[in-house]
Amino acid sequence: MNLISELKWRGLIQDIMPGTEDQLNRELTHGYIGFDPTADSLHIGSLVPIILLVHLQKAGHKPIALVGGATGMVGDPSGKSEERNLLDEETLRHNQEGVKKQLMQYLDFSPSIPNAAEMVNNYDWFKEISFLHFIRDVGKHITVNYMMSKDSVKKRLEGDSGMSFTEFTYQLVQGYDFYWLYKNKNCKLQMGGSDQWGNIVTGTELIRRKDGGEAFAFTCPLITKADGGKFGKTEKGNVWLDPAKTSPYQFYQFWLNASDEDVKKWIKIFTFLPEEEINKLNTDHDQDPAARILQKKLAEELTCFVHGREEFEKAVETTQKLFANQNAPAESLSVEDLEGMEGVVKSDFPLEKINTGIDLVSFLAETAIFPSKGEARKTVQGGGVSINRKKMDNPLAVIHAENLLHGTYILVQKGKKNYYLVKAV
RNA sequence: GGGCAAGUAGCCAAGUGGCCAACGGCAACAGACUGUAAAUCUGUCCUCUUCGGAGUUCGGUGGUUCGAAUCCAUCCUUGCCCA
Repeated sequence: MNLISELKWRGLIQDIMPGTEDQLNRELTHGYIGFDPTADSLHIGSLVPIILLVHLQKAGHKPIALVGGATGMVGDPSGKSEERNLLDEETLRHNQEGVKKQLMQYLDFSPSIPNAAEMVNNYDWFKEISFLHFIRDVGKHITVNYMMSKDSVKKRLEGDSGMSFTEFTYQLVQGYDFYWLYKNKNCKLQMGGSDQWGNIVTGTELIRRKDGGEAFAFTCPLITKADGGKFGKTEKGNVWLDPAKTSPYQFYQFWLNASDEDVKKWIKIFTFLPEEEINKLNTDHDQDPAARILQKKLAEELTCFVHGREEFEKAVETTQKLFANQNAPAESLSVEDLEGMEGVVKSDFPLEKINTGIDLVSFLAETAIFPSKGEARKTVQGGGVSINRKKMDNPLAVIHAENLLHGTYILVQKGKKNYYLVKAV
């Protein structure tokens, strides 16, 4: 199966420029995707572009990952209803490094292979270009009329928050990236999310007008959730690829919690499993949805892809301890179980306060499990707090030495999935 | 430079002198139900609280008034129209 039909089957193609498939069949093609350094780590939204690059490389083509050191300074208006705040240069540099490091791990950069991946930073060529040079050399080829017809621009012009010249220029800056890569790296293909289509087309247009060259592109659909919520968010915020920001356990949990509807789409998009295997998993899943076969497989594949098999196994172990026998009394957990659990926020608390006895609400606030007493009280009253797996609905309850597991630990649950281990010292 | 309109909690959006911490919707968090799902129903949702209350909000600043998100002045920001 060729690359395009493979990606089509997986639901990874939204728009595609005519001739792209022929180009890919014809020769080893260089293709790029840009990553914005808006944070010092990528999050799972960037996983799809990464996966596109991996597919590209697997199909024998050469992937180029572009870190947007320059474009990040401008701010992409696509999909944004309001003007963005600019990041300062120091933050940008820091972010670029973080993003770069992460991208390294997914692609094969070994110079021995003909289609070795490459990493570029558009700041490297933009820093040399002066404003005058840019408007003469690039701006002259694209009319304002053309730029204004872009959806991202039109929406902002119709809206009531306006748009700065800076953001308006963004598409030219990104378009020039493509041109530069075309000229200097023989790059004929750009990929990206469907919100990038407008920017990408400006690039191919620039290549055509400036150089008479031909370049290609396709985009993938933006990932959505069936319930209309934002993809990639949890109670705790974004799901990051950096294990320091989102632990492998939390990462695993995110995918495990996918709804049935979503998981069927996601397993095709996010894993590299062959069609037959996915079909088989689908059939098995439908026979016993409660077993969540698809969710488990999806979570496994992705946790291994991002964090490695070892971390995946640890995440599963933790999951089993926390969820497999929910009803088992907390007393049955060993010291090692408690200490070894990973998805758990650990904190210390003075032992003498527990010995003298402390009311539940103060305890929850002082351990920083809740930000304030008021909030702790409200959640307790709503039945959202368990101590050692026993539901506490009386805010006046007192925590004392008898609540300590192994004389040292207290296991606190906020809701069903948030665990805290308090160690008395 | 001139004219008109707008700026309310994370977002959208009511309110147009006291009954306003501010209707409603979305998002979010928790509970019930479940499969650690979806859908549904319920509670919470500015901050703190000894749960009785207390404190800080409605673009900024000053004013009128016993009392303002609501009236006045001025400034800032944005949009539309004219030059």
